[in-house]
Amino acid sequence: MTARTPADDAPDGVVHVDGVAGRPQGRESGREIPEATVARLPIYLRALTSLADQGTDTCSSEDLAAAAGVNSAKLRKDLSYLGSYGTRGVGYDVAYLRYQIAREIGLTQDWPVIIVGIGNLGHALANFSGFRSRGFSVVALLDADPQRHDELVAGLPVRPFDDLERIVAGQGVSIGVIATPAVAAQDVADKLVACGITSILNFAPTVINVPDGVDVRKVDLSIELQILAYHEQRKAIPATAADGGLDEEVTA
Amino acid sequence: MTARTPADDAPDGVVHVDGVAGRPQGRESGREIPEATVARLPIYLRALTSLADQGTDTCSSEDLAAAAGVNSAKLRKDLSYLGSYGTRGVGYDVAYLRYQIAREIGLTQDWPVIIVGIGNLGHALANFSGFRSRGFSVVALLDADPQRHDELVAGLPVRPFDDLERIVAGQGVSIGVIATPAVAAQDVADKLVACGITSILNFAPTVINVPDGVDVRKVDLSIELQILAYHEQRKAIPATAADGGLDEEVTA
DNA sequence: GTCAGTTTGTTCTGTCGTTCACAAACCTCC
DNA sequence: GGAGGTTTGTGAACGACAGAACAAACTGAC
Repeated sequence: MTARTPADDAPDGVVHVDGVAGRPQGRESGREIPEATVARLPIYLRALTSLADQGTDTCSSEDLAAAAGVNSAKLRKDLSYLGSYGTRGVGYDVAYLRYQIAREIGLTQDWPVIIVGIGNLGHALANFSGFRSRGFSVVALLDADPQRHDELVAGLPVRPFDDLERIVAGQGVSIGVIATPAVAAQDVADKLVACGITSILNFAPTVINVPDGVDVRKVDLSIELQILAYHEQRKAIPATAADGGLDEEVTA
Repeated sequence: MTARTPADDAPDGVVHVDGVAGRPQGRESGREIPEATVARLPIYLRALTSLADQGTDTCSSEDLAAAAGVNSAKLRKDLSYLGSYGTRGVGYDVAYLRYQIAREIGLTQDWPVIIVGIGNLGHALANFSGFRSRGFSVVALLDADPQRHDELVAGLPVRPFDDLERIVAGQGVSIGVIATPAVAAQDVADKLVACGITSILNFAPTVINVPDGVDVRKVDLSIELQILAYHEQRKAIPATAADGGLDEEVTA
């Protein structure tokens, strides 16, 4: 028998892992996880949580791949970058694998997050329950507009942007969310970086420049729509108009 | 002289393009635009708009690449899929290129969009000005909750989800936005598809399955944060802890 | 203990995407 | 009209990723 059985797993994500000899124990330090794989780990994590909620103890790569909406070969390869957490002939233990992925992503600790720009989107983000449930806690809301100060949003007071440095230093924040208008985004990003923030999630529809060592991820609503529009346009054309003749006499 | 000069372009995005012989006129029908390129076209479009607002008539690939935050070689290759819209030794005419990209994406027409699920996020989306300014118009807001019906959000009444078919058929809607809780998303997606929607932008944190011919793009806030957390965790480890020894005695 | 059936982990191969480097094309100046 | 400088468009090398296919490893039956 190995170090784990479905029966002795803690009920809710808290899995005790002891380094018993004979069980492959995670990834060797040399391997780097490809970026494409990193981007899918949260999807697997969610799929595993869903399976666990349904009472599933064990699943095959085929099952999990279906739940995550990917190819099973891809799933197995992705998981292999983390280590050998499955059992051939059996599959994966849901709770165990879930914990391993969570640990790999870094969700075994709590990440304090601040949100800058409490407009429509900032409100929605502050109220978004998916943050806290996944190990992120919004510790402060900042806005440059004095009219918004001290207003309570999702139980937190909106604070002036000048409090940034104190908050970041005091709470050990390393992740910031920008939900300001586009014109303010670069300035906010600069100040976040200056205070020690090293990861930024940018909702403002503009490119922001940051120094090396700072990660930026962009979420852009209208870009996603435009990509859809491109494909939609292609569908609508009945294959005749697309074959030449369209480029002439084009006017706005 | 070619068919265009910076001077005789219409002032604001409306560019008259006539098929004068001697000027390369767009892409041949055979070529397919790579998906990665399609995803960047909206970024170039935004950068061009920004340059135009600053009064710039002409820009080099280097300029535009800097504004869009990409490599200039990549930019040139991307644009080459659309056609030869630049002039060697000179660069690109901002207004002309902007129009060509907009046409390629399909933004010369207006795309009606419906939003399903008018919670916190739905509110923010309905009020998001970036939609209308880029050729998308929100024509209806739907919600299953009767308590929300007829409430005015961004000037539009929230309507019952059962009105879906009538609205889609009546307004010729082909793009739908899902901003419901995760549990409702698949059901909403099925109904959207049944009514003839062929492009879906999904904000619900779950995988949705659709038949072939329907495009889905996913925007997932917590996944983005988790990806940031992964890299953040890697930064924090001072390269010693990462080299083994961490896998034992890990508890939540 | 052996055999059949199942499922993982990994290797291999083709495709897609990025980057470099350079010829072709253009402008300006003389 | 020609020379020199500039910039695009693209061929080619390179790297990352996806998917198929298979050997290795496990379970359970007998």
